[in-house]
Amino acid sequence: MRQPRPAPDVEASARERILDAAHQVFLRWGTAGARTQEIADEAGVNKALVHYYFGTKDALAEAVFQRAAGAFLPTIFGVLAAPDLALEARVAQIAERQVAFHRAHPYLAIYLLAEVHTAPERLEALVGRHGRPVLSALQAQLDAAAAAGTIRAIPVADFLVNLMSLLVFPVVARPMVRHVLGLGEAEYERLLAARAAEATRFFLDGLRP
Amino acid sequence: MRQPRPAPDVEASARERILDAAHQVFLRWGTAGARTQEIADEAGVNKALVHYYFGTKDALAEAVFQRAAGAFLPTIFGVLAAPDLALEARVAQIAERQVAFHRAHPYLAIYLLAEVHTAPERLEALVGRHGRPVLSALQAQLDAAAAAGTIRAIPVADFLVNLMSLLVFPVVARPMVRHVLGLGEAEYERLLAARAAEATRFFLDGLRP
DNA sequence: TGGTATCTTAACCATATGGTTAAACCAAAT
DNA sequence: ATTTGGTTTAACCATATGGTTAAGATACCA
Repeated sequence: MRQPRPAPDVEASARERILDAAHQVFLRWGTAGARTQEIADEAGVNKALVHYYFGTKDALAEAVFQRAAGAFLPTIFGVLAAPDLALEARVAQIAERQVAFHRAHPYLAIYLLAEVHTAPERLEALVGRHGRPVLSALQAQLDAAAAAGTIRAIPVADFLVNLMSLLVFPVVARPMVRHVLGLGEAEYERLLAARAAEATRFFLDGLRP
Repeated sequence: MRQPRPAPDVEASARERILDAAHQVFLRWGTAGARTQEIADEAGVNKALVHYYFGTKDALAEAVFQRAAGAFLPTIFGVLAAPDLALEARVAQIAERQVAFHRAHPYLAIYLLAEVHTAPERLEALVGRHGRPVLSALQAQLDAAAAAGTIRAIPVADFLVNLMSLLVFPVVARPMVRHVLGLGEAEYERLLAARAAEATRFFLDGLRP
């Protein structure tokens, strides 16, 4: 039987457990494909309590989305916002953080992308104004490096798109990559582990003047 | 009113229209989020006829998936299988075809990826054995180029993953890219249009020894 | 003219699903 | 001892959805 008031610190609060469960289930099946009953089960709780805390499935979905986006975006913008970082170090650090993140949360990226695809309005609450200055700062650093002859000239847009492509796509396309290349679980994990280095190298090489 | 037997060649057969409509709707909302009623509406047809031709939603979904995958994969493997193509030309051709494809079918890639994420078993019917020889042939070409000093040595896996990353991610992450970079519809389209060239250049530069 | 394949209308059913409620239970705090 | 907040049980409702059916149009073909 399940204790009504669980000992604090031993077991997460029911609200937290529900949120975690929702996270799991939504990431696995997408918002539309997810069943609230499965979330309740996964949380070791009943639907009534889910309703008690979150009201509707949509509200839960919103909470999970915000939480997921809030965990993901800093992985990039955190590093971009750090001052006094050489370009190479910045790239390497983003790569490492990204790979680590996606290995820890294998389904998060595809969830986010699928979600903003079917419900782009979700994006509006994100990033917003405070992300823009970071972009111009990065562009400045790129221009400086180009002027110094370290790299070729490149617009921030392409820079970021190229970098994120190399880091995110392989995990977003996980089943496709595994199937096409005929990789087993272990082999794929090895490829992923090597990604930070490979992507960094490839990316920086692609920027040589 | 709608004519029961439409003139051939003027209007697609109802079966085709249903398949097209299903394609649209599934790509827009994903299999789980799609409503058969909306498919029927989009096809200018009623649910009964959908059932008449395809039986179940799942069967329709399967048909659409196969069709989508069957349209996408040749964009890559077609070029990979072409004999007597210099490496640079091969890359450039894949890039052009990919960009053209994704501009014509903006939602297809994210649909495919999301779909194989929630239902990886769908993959089993794809590519299969006949794709493997293509990979070894490509690896051979890569080895030869590396030996000739044209490029650095690189495993096919990384080669393909890097290339596809640069080409597919920007369209899969369309809403995210647009939002983060603050691009309007037109600006994003311009970025996409420039992708074939940018990706090809960046990719080949990244392979220099 | 009659037959046939295609397609529509208008129901209808069973089920899953999201949502809601009332009552009771239990442990900790007071 | 009582209160209180967290939680369960066990219903229940309304709706959406996938699926199905029977009867009848409609146009083309033989």
